[in-house]
Amino acid sequence: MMLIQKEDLSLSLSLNFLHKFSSNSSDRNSETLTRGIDVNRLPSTVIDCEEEETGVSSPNSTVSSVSGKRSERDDVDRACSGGNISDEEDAETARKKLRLSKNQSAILEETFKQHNTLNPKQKLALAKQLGLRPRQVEVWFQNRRARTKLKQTEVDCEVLKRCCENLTDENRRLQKEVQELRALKLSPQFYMQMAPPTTLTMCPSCERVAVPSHPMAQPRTRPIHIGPWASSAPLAHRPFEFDVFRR
DNA sequence: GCCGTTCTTCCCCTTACCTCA
DNA sequence: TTTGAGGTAAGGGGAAGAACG
Repeated sequence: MMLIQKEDLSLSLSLNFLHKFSSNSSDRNSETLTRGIDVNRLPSTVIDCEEEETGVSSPNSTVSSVSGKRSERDDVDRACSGGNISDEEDAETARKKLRLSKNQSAILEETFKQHNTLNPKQKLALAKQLGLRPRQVEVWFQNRRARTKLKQTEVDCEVLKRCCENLTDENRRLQKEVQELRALKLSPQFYMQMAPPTTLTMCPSCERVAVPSHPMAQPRTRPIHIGPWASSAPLAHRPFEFDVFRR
């Protein structure tokens, strides 16, 4: 029984995108020529590898994955990338920086837009199409997620900074107002006519202001401006879009 | 059902290499 | 030509979760 998952469908869409790119492989070839290391060499045994891996029963994978510990997995990865690298070559290229071509990056980006994580099947398919090792695709997605998170943190930082500035301004304004009120020579009669002081409490989760139901409390005609933190109801209880504080 | 082990995947931090001003 | 900064592929450690005996 063949069940086509939604992710697989979207992956196939991106693979169509990939074919569009792959047809124009001049970019890839030129990079291969200009650099000593051919990251983009299509693994000659990639199909065999995939079949072999599919045969390995992995308890966690929905389909299959490169099983074993990292070192073993890397061995399989190496095998997938051609398997004809000699020990000397291997040692030579062990830590050489492998630059992905523009096409490969574009395709990876496109796939990332659709889903920022890949299941093992998608990873294998993408690696095969790009002529990369599955590990490379995995690493690329990991690094891409890290970059996204970093960017989002920077954005959040900016927002917090602006909020802080707004609150500082608001605080300054209120301090000034308090000073002005203190400066007034208020008569006891004036106090009697005033509504009782209202203590505002803010719900920490939804950031809405709760006005206590004091028997003397009168509904205010003037809206209370609370500043940037008093968000509107639809925004209240908004889950974090990024699990920055997951750990 | 509980527990320990194994395996996989993820995140995080870091390193090493590449590119460019 | 050299050099330093920034970008990024990759290594390694640790945690979480699932499967298994």
